[in-house]
This record gives sequence, C-alpha cells and structure tokens, in this order.
Amino acid sequence: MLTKKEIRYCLDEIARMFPDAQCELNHRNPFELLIAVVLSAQCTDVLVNKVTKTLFEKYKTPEDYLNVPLEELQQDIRSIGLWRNKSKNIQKLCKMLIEKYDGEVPADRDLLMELPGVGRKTANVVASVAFNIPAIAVDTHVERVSKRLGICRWKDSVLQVEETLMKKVPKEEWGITHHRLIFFGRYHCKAQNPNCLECPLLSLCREGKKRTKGLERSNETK
DNA sequence: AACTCGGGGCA
DNA sequence: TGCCCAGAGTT
Repeated sequence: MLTKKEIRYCLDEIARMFPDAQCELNHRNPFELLIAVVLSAQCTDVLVNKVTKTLFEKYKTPEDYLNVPLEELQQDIRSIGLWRNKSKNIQKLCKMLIEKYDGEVPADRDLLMELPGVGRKTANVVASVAFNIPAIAVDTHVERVSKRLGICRWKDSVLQVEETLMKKVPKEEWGITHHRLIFFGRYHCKAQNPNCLECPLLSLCREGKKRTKGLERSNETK
C-alpha cells in the first residue's frame, strides 16, 4: 500500500502528464452535467460528447425533454449504446426534477441517487463537480488505477476504494483527483496493454513492476 | 454476485 | 469479426 506521500507524488506526476485534465463536463451547468453523465454509462467520453453537442442545443430544460415524444429523444441519442433505457430514464428523471425539485437539480448525493439512471458514480460526479460537495466518484478507470498503483487493495470493493481515496487525498482536491485519475486511466494506464515502460510512476507502481519484469523475461526468451 | 442492456470504436 | 467501453437496475 502506498503512503500518503507516495500518493501525493503520483497525483502530482499525473497532473503534469495531463495539465488540461479539465473535463468538458466542468463547463456545463448542473442539469447538462447530469444528463451528460447519465448518458456516459458504459460508453466512451468521445462518443457522448458527440451526442451532447447537438443535444444541448435542442434541449435546454427538463421541460424540453418532456415536450417531445420518447421516439424523438431516442433518435437523438441513438448513436450511443443503451439508448432505449437511457432515453426513458432521462424523461422520467426530468419529470421528477420538475415535480419534486421545481425543475432544479438537487444538490445532495442521496437525492441524486433516487433519480432513475443515476447510481453512486453519477451522483458523486454531479455532487462534487457541480456543487462542490466533498465526494470522489469511482468508475472503472479510478478503480483500476488505484488498485494497480497500490493506493488500495486488489480485492477492495468500489466503496472501499472510495473510502481509501477520501482518507488519503486532501479534501480540497477530491474533485480534481477524480478527473486526473480518469484521464490517467483512459489515456495512459489503460485496461489492456498499459505502457508501463514509459510511465513516470513505474518506480512506485505495484502492478507496473510486476508487468515490466514479465516483459523483460519475455524479451529474453525471444 | 451475476446478469443484462447495446451501438460505435478499434485491433 | 470479436472484444471492450465515464454503470445502473434487477434477480
């Protein structure tokens, strides 16, 4: 397990690797952020950005999403997977926002999680990014990176990863830490064939050391 | 804990 | 072609 100081070093190095790790999501208002994150489940950020670009020109408010038939909304997001569920969830979600929260996005993680299509990860992203509520969203990237580096244990659950990160990272940096780890996981510490040999964190990384040893051996046997 | 949803991207 | 992807909901 890495110490706080080692984690500090990792996060600083990652910040240097991705100086513009400001997700586009940061620039949106809470409502658009919520829609974007709901859409992003199980598909890549690039694909979602392609859809939201035109989507947000057409739909500005929860009412806008309810003023079109479901079939029309489905067509508008059809290029991403799970569009059947997602379009239904978005209309239900908008209805709930109007009926329960006067059309506003609630600034509360538990209330967010009651919305259809919003789970723990989405609620944490919206809460921390849009409302500056202390929370760390753990997605597959954050989980994988944390486990490989040795920030947490391999067998830890998502909740345990979340707890560990909150314990070992200063509260003011929770939001940006989430984004940095995602960028690092998406573009460098990839799920398949991570390029450990060109990784600035190799000297600290539990999994990286294991993998590079394997590489040396396989090169020798060639 | 395991299963399902799902089209696009990429090797 | 086959495999994977910013998860969530159900069983």
